[in-house]
Amino acid sequence: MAFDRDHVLRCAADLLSRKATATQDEIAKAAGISRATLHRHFAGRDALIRALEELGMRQLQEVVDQARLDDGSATEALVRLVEASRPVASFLAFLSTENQLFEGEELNEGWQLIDVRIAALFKRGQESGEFRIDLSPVWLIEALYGLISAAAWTIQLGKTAPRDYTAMITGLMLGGLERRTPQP
Amino acid sequence: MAFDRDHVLRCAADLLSRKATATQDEIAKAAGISRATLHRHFAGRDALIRALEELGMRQLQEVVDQARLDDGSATEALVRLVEASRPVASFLAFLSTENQLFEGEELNEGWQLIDVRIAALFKRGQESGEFRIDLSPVWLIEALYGLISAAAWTIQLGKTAPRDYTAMITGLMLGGLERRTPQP
DNA sequence: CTCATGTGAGACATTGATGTCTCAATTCAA
DNA sequence: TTGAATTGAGACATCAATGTCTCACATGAG
Repeated sequence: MAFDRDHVLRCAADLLSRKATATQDEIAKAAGISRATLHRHFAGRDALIRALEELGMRQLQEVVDQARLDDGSATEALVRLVEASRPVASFLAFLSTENQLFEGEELNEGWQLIDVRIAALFKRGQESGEFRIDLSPVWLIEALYGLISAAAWTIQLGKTAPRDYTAMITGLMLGGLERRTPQP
Repeated sequence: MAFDRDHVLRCAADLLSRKATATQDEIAKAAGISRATLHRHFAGRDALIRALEELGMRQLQEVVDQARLDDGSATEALVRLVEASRPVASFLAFLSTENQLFEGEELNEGWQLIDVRIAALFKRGQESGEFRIDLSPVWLIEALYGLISAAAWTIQLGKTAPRDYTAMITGLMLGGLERRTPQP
């Protein structure tokens, strides 16, 4: 059987999203290959994680492309972005915590490119008057990742329904908790 | 030198909040004791983490007490809660991810007691008409933790100023991103 | 002071995961 | 078909962290 790199990475991403401490054995088994083969193609856990990081970046890039952040209102674009992120939410959550553990090493620049695009969306919304201007795009990006991770987590635990994913995040992030009382 | 259990735990919490993968040696050194002594009082990393979990619970309980969730408007109470959480934000973030890694084991019931109190705050706000009712308290709690973790993280990285902590979280969570346009 | 107790330092064993190797079996291309 | 390349399986080594000792030393209560 020919080695399917992409398939292996996706299986690894899937498993690690559910069990971040999975061993190489478990990952290999989940991908349907032997540990030897896994190690031949990804020399060590670090290499595997880095390959997964690239996969995650590619996927998130596709998500951002698919959301067409420049089209329509910034609000609509954000909703599209969140909706498109649903399939990769757990994986993103995994990569986020993994990146935090890397401590010293600087962040892969690929993430920064994506962040710039998302930041541009927030800026666009602020300049068009849709979004408030007293929350910095830097914070909004991190908050978005945080909410995506939190939503992925609650869904994984069965605390909330998967179909509510987008509404949960955008409902809170866009509208906020306070009720909009129509001025009398 | 007499063994100061609380001091050791606080040092461990402080270190692990910054470096989640710190070893027992590093933790002992950070606490100013030997690894032998550390192991005498906390037999293994698991025991230490569990003790830290209890410390975190105690601290969060104090935070909740201090915030007087039943006083005044729910909005004000939430702001007080977030403000009071600032000193323990990084530690909470650490414990959150740690809990996620525990996989199988059920959550310590102490957290549930705290969550019930916070959920009650959200419910109170919803019943009083301050908060929207289409976001479940379960989600709001997780979202709050997620935002606290995200804020702690950005501050730790120097991306945002510590003094903005409360405003960042409450600004987004209460008001939302969309500008409140006064009806013309 | 004296002794019991707890501590620090370090040596050593253990453990779990990972890295490395070999070899038979399989696959694929020529 | 043949042969080169790759895989699976497992044995074995390595490594980092942890667990477990011992013992000299310090501390504090009596």
